[in-house]
Amino acid sequence: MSDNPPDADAPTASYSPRRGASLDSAANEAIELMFFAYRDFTDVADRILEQHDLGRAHHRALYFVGTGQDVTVGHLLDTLNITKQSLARVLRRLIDLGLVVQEVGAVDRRQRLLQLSGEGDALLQELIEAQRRLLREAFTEAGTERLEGFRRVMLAIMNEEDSARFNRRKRLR
Amino acid sequence: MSDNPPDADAPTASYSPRRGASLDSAANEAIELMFFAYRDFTDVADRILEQHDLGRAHHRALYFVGTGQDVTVGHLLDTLNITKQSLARVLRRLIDLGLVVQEVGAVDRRQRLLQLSGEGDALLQELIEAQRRLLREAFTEAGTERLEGFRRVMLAIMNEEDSARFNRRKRLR
DNA sequence: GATTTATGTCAACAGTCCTGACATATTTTG
DNA sequence: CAAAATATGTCAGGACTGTTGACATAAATC
Repeated sequence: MSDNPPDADAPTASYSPRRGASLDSAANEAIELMFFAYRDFTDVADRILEQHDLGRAHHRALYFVGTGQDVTVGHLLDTLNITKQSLARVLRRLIDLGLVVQEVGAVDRRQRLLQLSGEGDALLQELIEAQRRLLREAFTEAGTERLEGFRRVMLAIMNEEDSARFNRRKRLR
Repeated sequence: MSDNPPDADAPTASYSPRRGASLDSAANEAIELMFFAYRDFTDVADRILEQHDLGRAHHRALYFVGTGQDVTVGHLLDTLNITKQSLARVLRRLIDLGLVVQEVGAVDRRQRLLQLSGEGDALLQELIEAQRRLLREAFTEAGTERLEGFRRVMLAIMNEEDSARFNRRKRLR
């Protein structure tokens, strides 16, 4: 399975869909690719979260708090697409565990700016590194020249709103 | 990873671009691509499922029953990676709704071979078409020449076991 | 005949998501 | 300034999906 020296073959090597006709069968295949790839992608993080008695919801909150700046509760609600109640439970746990700290907004004192504690950041970095390693190895295995194809297709799968948010987040970094 | 507070004046060596540094940043980006793309991918199906008062678990069971042949309960447990109890609840509902039918195995009468009813297949096709459309449009938007990159990277993200299962399933089709 | 296998089911618990309602503090607006 | 809007927190209660562990049945296998 782990074959392909990075520069072995050209992008169009084994699979070139005939225009239009096989788009459907490629899409059929991709439905399963999405399922299995996402499952294994989340599994590497789940294994770490398990050791801390945390779930995916905590991971997502931790991630967006840790990789953003001046993240507010409202911000998080918007990014995660969940209800206030769902987030509250997750956030409460993270705050009680000392992984996330709150601070009253300087400009708007109604806001609670969220940040990771040192401990919270350590956990987040562990999680990110696990997934990054999986992806790094996948890129190498697939050949880094295929990365752009992957990237562009994933972007196109995202809806307008999310790709806009995605690009906005990226620009801020 | 984004900030190391303690050692502001660390040797430049630790911050100078290493080989593979760009792989890391591509992987960082891909973590978010996976999150947003998967969310929007599942959303198009969720909207349909909602109308039938079904959840994602029902979708997955429906999918693997409908796209396989002579699918048994044990088969499904293995593919979905869930417990018997979780599956039982979901399957019971699908059977009670008349979307899935059972039939005693011809060779091994302990087995229950699962199949979709006409109604079950109609729903599955609706779900598949919704996701297929999203993917088809994404491929077109990204450029079909990028499809192979996407495909190979996704395959590489999957673990051995899943890519093996994936290829096995594909061969049977 | 004893054991293993495939399936079904029951009880009980956990995590995550939802809706709707209500409370508080703070900012914005008329 | 008083009223309305905003940001957040919290409570009650319900739904789905996942888990573990135990036990039961029928059929296949040794």
